[in-house]
Amino acid sequence: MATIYDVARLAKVSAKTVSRVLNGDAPVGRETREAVEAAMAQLGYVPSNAARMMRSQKSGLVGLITGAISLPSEALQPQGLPDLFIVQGIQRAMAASGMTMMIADTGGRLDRVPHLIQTFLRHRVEGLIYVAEFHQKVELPRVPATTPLVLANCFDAIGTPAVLPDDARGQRDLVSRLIEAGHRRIAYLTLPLHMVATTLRTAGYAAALAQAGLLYDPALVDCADYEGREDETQILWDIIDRLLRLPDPPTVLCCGNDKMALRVYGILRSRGVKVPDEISVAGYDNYRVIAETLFPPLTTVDLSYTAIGVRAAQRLLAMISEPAAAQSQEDCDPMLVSGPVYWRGSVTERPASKIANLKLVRED
Amino acid sequence: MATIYDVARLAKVSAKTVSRVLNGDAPVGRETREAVEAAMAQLGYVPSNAARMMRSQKSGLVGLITGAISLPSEALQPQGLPDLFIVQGIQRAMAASGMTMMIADTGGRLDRVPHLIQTFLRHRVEGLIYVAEFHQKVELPRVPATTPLVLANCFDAIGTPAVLPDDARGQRDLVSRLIEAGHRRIAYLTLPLHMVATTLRTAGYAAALAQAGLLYDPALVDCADYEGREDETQILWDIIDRLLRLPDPPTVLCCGNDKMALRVYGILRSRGVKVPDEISVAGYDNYRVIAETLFPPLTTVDLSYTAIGVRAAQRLLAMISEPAAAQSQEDCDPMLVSGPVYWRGSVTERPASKIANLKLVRED
DNA sequence: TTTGGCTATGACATCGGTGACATGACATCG
DNA sequence: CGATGTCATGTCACCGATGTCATAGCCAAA
Repeated sequence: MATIYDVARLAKVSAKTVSRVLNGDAPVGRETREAVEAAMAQLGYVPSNAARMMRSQKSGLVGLITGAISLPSEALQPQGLPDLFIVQGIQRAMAASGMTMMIADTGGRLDRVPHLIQTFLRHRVEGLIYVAEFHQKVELPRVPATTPLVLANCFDAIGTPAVLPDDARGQRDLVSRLIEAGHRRIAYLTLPLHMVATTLRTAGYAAALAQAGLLYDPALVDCADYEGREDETQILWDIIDRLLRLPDPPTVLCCGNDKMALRVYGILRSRGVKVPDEISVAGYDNYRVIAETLFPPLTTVDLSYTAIGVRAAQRLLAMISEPAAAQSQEDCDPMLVSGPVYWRGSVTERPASKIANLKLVRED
Repeated sequence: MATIYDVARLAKVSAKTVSRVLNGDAPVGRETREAVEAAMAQLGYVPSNAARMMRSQKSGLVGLITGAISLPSEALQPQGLPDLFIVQGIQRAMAASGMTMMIADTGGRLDRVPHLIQTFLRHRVEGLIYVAEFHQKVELPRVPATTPLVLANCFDAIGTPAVLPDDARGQRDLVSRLIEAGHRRIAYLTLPLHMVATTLRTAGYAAALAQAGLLYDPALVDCADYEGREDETQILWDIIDRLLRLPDPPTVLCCGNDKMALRVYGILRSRGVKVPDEISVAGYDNYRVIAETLFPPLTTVDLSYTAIGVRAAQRLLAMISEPAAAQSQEDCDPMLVSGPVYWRGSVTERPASKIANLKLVRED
C-alpha cells in the first residue's frame, strides 16, 4: 500500500506538504495541490489511520459489546432481537458523528467481557457501550476511568450512565388509554416474574388503575410466560380459560409483549372468541412485524429499541466530548426512553355501556 | 495511557524486553518477567494496536457494511431483520477467529458506500463484507484487489465471491414435502415479482411439481405482496377468496414468507376457515418469533440468515489467509446456503384420500 | 583452551503519519 | 528602505510498538 512518501516523491514535494493537502490545515499552492492530488489518485493512496493515531492520540473509534449475557436460559431464546435494534440505533448515531464502531459479541459468555474490553482498549476506543438484550441489572468489569462507558437496556449497582426503557410509564399509558376507551376489567398477562420489566410494568398497570380510581384485582393479573417450558401454550390457554370464566370477566387482555399477544390471538380464535368484538387484546413492544401484520392489527406500546440505541450513543458522545461534565446530576441517573401507545384495531373503543348492559343482563 | 517505555522504566529493563514478555517470542528470565508483569499491572498498561500495526502491517480488522441499500421502497420496510441476523452470524464467526469487526451502516444511501469503504481502508482492514437486507443484485464501487471482499445475501455482475440463500431449493423441498404429505393442489402466494427470491422460489415450486408429475396451474400462483400499499390485506383477502372459490381449490397455501402466513392466518380465521383442518398453510424463512408462536405452529423453510453470515465470514477468512487460492473454480461461484423444512402443525399430513372424497361428494 | 551454541538482554532503526520549527519569497507598512 | 507579516514549503523529531543485530555470560564439545 502506498505511503505518504510515495506520494511525495511522485509529486516532487515533501511528505509534509502531502499531509497538508490531506488535512487542509495550512495553505498549499494551487499547482502543488493539484500535483499532489494527481499523485494520490495515481497511486490509489489511502492514509493510514494507525500512523495518524499515533500522533494525534485520537482513534475515532467506539466499542460496542453485545450478546446474550443473562440467565442460563440464553440458549432457549436465541431470537435476539432487541439488542440488534439497539445496535442499529447506536450505529446510526455514531455514523452521524463520524465515529467508527467496533463491535464484539460475548456469544453468551459473561466471562469473555474483560477480554473484549481489553481488545477495544488496545485499539484505544474513545468510549464503550454495553448492550443487554433485555432490561436487566448487570455487573461489568471495571474499565479505566478515562474511557467513558454507557449501558444500554441495562444498569448496574455503581451508577454507570445508563439508558433504559421506561417500562412503568409505557404500561401506565397503555392501561390509562384502555380505561379512557371504556374498559374497566383489564387483565394483565405478565412476562416472567424475575424480569425487571415485569416489576416495572406491573407497577405501571397498578398506577393507571389507581389514577382512575379502579381497584387492583389480583385475579386479573397472572404470569403467563414460562420461557422454555414445553407447555407454554397450554399454560396460557388455562389462564385465559380461567379469566373468561370469572363472574366478572375482563374486557381486555393486556399481554406482556406482542409475541404473547400473537399466541393469545391463536388461542382466542381456536376457542371461537372474536377479537376485538368479544374481547380486546393489547401487546407491548410495537414489534411491527407482529403488531401491524396481525389481523386485526394490535394495539401496543412502542418500545423503540432503536431510540434507546440512539440515546445511548448520544450520551456516550457527550461524555467523550466533555469528560468533565460527566459528574453532573442528571448524568448519573439512568435516562428513560418511552414511546407512544399505538392504537389499532385489536381494542374496542367505548364499550363501557355495553359492558354495563351485559352485566345487567347477566345479573337478571 | 502508559506506554511500553513507562513499563520498561518501572521494571528497570529495556522496552524490548517488555515487548518480549508481551509476545513471548524470545526467552526472558523468570525474575525479569515477574518484574515486568508487576510493572504492567501497576500501570494498567494496555499495548497500543496502532503502534503494533505500524510494524506488523496486520490490523486484525475486518469491515462490514450493511444497511437498506435497495429500492426506493426502503423507507417502507424499516424492519430490517435479515441483515441484522446476518451481521450476528458474521460477528460470531469473526470473533471465533480473533478478528475484530468494524461495522458501518449506509443508512439507505448507496452513495455513502465509497466513503465507508474508504474509512475501512484507512484502518487497513484485512477484508470487507457487504450485507444486503434481501437477496438482490448490487453494484459496489471497486475495492483494491489486495483487500478481499465477500457479498452476503447479494451478488454482482463481476463475480465477486458471494454467499446466497438457495431459494429455489428451499421452495422445492417444501413443496416436495407437501406433495409427499398428500397435497396435490398447492397454491403459491408470492412475494413481489421484482425480487430475485420470487423468481427462484417460483422456479423451485414448479420444479417440485414437475418432479412429482403434477401440472403447474397458473390459477394457483399469484403475487400477494405489494409492499407498502395500504390495501395490502385487502389484496390478500381477495386472492384467498378467489382461490377458495376455484372449482378445484387448493388444499394448502404456500406463502411468500412467514409474515404473509401470519396475515393469512388472520384472514382465514376471520372467514371461519380452520387451519389446518380445512386448509393448510406454509411459510418461508422459519422466522421463529412468528413460526413457533403462531397457533397452530407454522410449517416453513428455514432460511438461516445467521448461517449465511457465518459462511460469508468463513469465506472471507479463507481469502485472507490464502490470497492465492481466491481464483479457484468453486471460489468464483456463489455459495448457496439452504436450510431444512420445518414441519409443524399448520399442514395436514396425508389428506389425499380426504380430498378425493370431498371432490367426489362435490361432483355428485 | 578454544570454539560453538544457547540464553538473556539491550541499542537502534523503522513503520506512516503529524506537530514544532525553520526558511525563502513576496507584499505591506511606517 | 528596512521591519514585519503572510504564504508556501521543507526539515526533523516523535508517537509506541517490533524486527534486526549486537553483546555478554555460561556451558559443553572439540
